[in-house]
Amino acid sequence: MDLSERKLRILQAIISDFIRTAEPVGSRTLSKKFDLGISPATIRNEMADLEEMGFLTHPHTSAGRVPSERAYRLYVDDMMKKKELSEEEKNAIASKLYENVTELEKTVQHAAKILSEITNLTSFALTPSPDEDTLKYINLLPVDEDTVVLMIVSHSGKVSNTALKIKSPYTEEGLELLAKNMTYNYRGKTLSEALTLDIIETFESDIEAMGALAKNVMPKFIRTLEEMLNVNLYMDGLTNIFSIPEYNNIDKAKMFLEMLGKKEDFTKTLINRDNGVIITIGKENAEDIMQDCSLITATYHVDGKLAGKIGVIGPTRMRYGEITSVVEFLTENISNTFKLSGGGKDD
Amino acid sequence: MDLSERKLRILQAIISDFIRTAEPVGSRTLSKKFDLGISPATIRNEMADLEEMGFLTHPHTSAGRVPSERAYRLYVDDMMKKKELSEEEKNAIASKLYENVTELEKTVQHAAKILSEITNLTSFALTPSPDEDTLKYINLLPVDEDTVVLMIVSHSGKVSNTALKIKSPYTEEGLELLAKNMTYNYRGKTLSEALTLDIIETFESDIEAMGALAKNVMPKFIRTLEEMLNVNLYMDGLTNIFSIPEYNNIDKAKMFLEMLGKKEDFTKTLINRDNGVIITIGKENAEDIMQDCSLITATYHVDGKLAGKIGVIGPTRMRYGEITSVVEFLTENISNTFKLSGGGKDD
DNA sequence: GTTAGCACTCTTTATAACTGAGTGCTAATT
DNA sequence: AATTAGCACTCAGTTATAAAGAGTGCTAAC
Repeated sequence: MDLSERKLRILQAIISDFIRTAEPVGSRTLSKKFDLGISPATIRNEMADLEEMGFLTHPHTSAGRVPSERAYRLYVDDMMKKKELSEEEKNAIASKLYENVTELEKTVQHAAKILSEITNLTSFALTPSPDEDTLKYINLLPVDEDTVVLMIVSHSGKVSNTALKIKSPYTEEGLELLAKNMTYNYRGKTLSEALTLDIIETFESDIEAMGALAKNVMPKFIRTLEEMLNVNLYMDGLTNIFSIPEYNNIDKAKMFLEMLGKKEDFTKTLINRDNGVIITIGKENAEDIMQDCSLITATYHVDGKLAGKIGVIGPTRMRYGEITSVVEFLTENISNTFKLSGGGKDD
Repeated sequence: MDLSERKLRILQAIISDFIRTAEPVGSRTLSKKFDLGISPATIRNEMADLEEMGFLTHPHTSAGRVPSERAYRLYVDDMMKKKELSEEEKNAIASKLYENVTELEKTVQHAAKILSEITNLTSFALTPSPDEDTLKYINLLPVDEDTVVLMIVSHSGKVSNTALKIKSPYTEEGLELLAKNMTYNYRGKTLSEALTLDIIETFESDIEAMGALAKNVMPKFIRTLEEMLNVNLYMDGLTNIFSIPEYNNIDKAKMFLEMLGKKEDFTKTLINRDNGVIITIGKENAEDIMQDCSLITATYHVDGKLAGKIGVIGPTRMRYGEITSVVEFLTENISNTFKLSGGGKDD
């Protein structure tokens, strides 16, 4: 059987009605709401065909039709119009995005907030994965007799530092030497490369005093690198699910929130997704726990390289077209803003 | 009417049964479960008295009795035993607390996690309020031709830094001079004092070049101070409420989670509470939205001064005794660990 | 090929009857 | 005078039954 023009029109009507109302749509309703020029009886026949072809399902005999995941996939791939945002909408979003905010971390967090407000879904944002970020500069600064500050600067402009206690007395020259040595050894290495690079013998064989100092510094250095490698996950609009019919019972809501409560797992899921605007529907999601959710994610870039993600998660019934546009616009906007080396809108 | 010994015993029995089961407790049940040596009829009479005195309520005529908030207050003040933790329990908690963790921030976060696991409630932890933290050391370090790093160290050991772009070319001497000058001016000031201190004319009148540099640095310096002044709120066990009978309907759960979603408001509430172990029951909470919750918070200290809080929030029916002990133990433990100047267990 | 008509299905809503836990009162007991 | 047994009464919650409503699928007419 073929998907005739008319079948497509009917399917589209069903999908868009169902997305709006969350109610199974019947032939009568459909013929009233959409001017398809055919009677309910004809629609019923076509619906039966569409069901046979796997695009519709039936909650029970005497209920209307509901789009299947396959229908959503078709809709997303071929049928939905991306609903270009109007200039006003774009301006409103952009100005909201940078309200009081100039740093990447905050901007990204803010983007999640805007996204959940616009979509009425749960949104999330992932800070850039520092995979390609390389070390630029390492310094050790004396503060006290027994405290020094370890400072690490990456090429992307990330700065990180920790105070650390030094057990044995140190000299400023020792510190400086070690810092220079570390910079020399690590500069240009990515953070993860730096982590695997075992460098401590270099110091030992080199100069005695520096070796002792290095033994003090290295564990903290490694821990700081690990911390710099972490990405942050922000979420917003978590309680939005309570107004979504699909989650209007305690158990469903609980499962949903518990899933999102496992931040590490969820982060991993997001990192593993391809770049660009990606939509996964229901069982297309690898994770058992997401089998009746849809995910829309998009990637933004910082400095043209480091990539982070923002997106939304909700029931398979969601306004794919509008959401895709918003997500896309947000990521483009962020990427443009943080295009310049060093991380953004500095003042 | 007086609270006779017997009335107290009955009240206590009702409270502890209700805390366990969340079911209104009837006279028959009570006489069976607790060996009070009196018949259900007598218990009924006493219950009627207790109700008249405001310690019990009645969901409806043919239901058992439920403790009023007044009863919980009495219980918390006079009747509950604090259930000293056993040595094993203490060890288990303490070892969990420091698993992989040596920094305050992480420890505190971890404490919230432990707390929610033990209590099966929603827990939270507030990082120390830096009210009394004073500035110790400010430095400006050259990185690029147009990038320098601003580093701020406080007496409590907090280090914070940001990369900043310098518009006009700078000299290392200028940087050094400015940093020394700033350290001289701000050292010993608390963070909030530093924020109010307008110091920029000093530089202008002083040396021209430094003035220009200062104009570049100061906005970021102020923003960084503001950031250092922020306290972080961590929460855990949010989804625990779904297994609490009091929140087994969507609306209640929604309200609860929305309340906790407003992190700024909640943080403010917590900061405003007195120090030490504080229990507020139902309407004792000033916030409208918490009128049927109880809050238990306790304060920990870092370096004997800076104070943070941890605690739990849940329905007025909670295991006050046990929770109080755990919260108390956790704060004591954290305070002891971070007693030494500079912030903790360094390695 | 399309449509009107109609029997049939199944959920949802409303109504009524039943059950059981628990109270409050009275009268008997200690 | 305090305690207790006994019993009528109350009311939430559950189960059973009926009625309503939305929608389908099929048949026969257009």
